[in-house]
Amino acid sequence: MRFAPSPTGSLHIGSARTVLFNWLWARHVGGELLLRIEDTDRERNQPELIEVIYDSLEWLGIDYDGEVVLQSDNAARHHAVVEELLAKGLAYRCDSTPEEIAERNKVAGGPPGYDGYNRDRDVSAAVPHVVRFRVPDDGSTSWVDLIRGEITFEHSILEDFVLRRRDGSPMFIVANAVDDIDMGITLVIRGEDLISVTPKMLLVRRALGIGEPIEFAHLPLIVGADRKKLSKRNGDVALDNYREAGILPEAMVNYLALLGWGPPDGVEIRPITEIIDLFEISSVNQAGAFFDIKKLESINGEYIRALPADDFLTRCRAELSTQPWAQRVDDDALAAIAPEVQTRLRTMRELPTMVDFLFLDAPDIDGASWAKAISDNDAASGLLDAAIVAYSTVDWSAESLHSATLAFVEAAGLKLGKGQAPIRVAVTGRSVGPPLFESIVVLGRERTLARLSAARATC
RNA sequence: GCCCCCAUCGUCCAGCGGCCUAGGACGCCUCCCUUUCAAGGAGGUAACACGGGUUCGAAUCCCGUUGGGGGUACCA
Repeated sequence: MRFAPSPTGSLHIGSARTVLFNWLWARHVGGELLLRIEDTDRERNQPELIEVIYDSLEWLGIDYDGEVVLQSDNAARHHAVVEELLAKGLAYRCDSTPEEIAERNKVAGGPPGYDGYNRDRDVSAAVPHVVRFRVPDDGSTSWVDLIRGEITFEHSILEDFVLRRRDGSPMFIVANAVDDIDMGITLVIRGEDLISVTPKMLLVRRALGIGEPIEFAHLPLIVGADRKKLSKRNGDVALDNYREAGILPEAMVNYLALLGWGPPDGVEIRPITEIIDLFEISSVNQAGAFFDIKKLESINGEYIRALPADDFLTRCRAELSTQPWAQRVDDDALAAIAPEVQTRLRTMRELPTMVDFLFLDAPDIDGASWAKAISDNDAASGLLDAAIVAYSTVDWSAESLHSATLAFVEAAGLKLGKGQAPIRVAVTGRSVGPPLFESIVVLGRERTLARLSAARATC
């Protein structure tokens, strides 16, 4: 098997799913998965983008076998193959420009596409030309797709496609087909959008006399909200976006495995080793799958909660390291609050706003929360005063703070849920966050009192 | 237009002729727990696109219709 991305930017979610399925199946059957970088489109390719591919695969935890193949290294082979086809009379030169072809079709009232005009005109090699493959007039090409069953294309509807451009560079079909042959690929697992080029590749293989078996499995497409192929127009398609958004690689891989496939026992969240074990290429779905971020985040939350404490802490440090106040992160304080935060995250990106109050001089105030709990709350001043008094002497533990707070809140005729609101906002700046008393314990008496007084002064 | 692919809850996946008054997960709603928010627990909402066959029996097989998608490049 092989994964053959072209380095045109950050790895696409669809590509990530494609490698994953190749990898799962390769590991399941004990096959080999090769990596080939299709870097022949010089205009759009940049060397540093190849690094992005390696980096993404590493992040996902997907490995490959053997040396990486750079398609550009095989240019001579691609050219030789085109010449061979030409020499065998299985391809021919064509000097018609796309405009001329369109014009002829218009005049003749025929269907769009190449009309075979130069098939037997023996165009001179001295003239600017492309090389086209001579598709057989009769018959058809078909294959048994591992996911879809038999698929057949009549030759009569296949036009004589271009093998080599006017500028002399070989087309994708040639490079791709030839490299697959040379690399000994026996199974191609790729997106459904490539179904229509498959008969052409099969035709080229046959023309070259390659009788070796090759199988295909065309994966359903991953679609966006509009039910169309996931593209830049309909959502975040770059794997990197999710990485930056605080999605754990294990969660991403687990979720991706569920797009177009499901384990027979219905257990969705499980170790990758089990997924490899259970994965079956022939049971992959045939219909497009919607990329559901909600479910991705839900799975991500499960993965975060399942993290061992020290592992979670390590990821927290990494997440906070990109904050402007990263220097002020106190490791002990972070470690103390971490257990309270772990069950509250769906993505690691939600972490900073949950713990920033511990590391900033003054809390980052959320205006709406402040207004509701303090400015517009008649009970706020009394509660803050009571808290200042109580917290000045109370034993500094969550339990003591809890009972002390409960006492003055109930004295004010309120429930704890409502009474703690002004205190929470005064101390953390927000109305939601980790449990209040545990947070205060970590913050410390001095800073807590200072923030309560500051808030009281505004009432 | 032509070619190819597809069609079960809003979404993802089960279902492979009787076990289906269609199951699980995410989402959504209700309740419980509760120190906000989560987490956790208990419920609920919600689908076999349609029409013909085949069969004793169809979500499952066949045909058609409709709908969706992909492709139709001297892109990959």
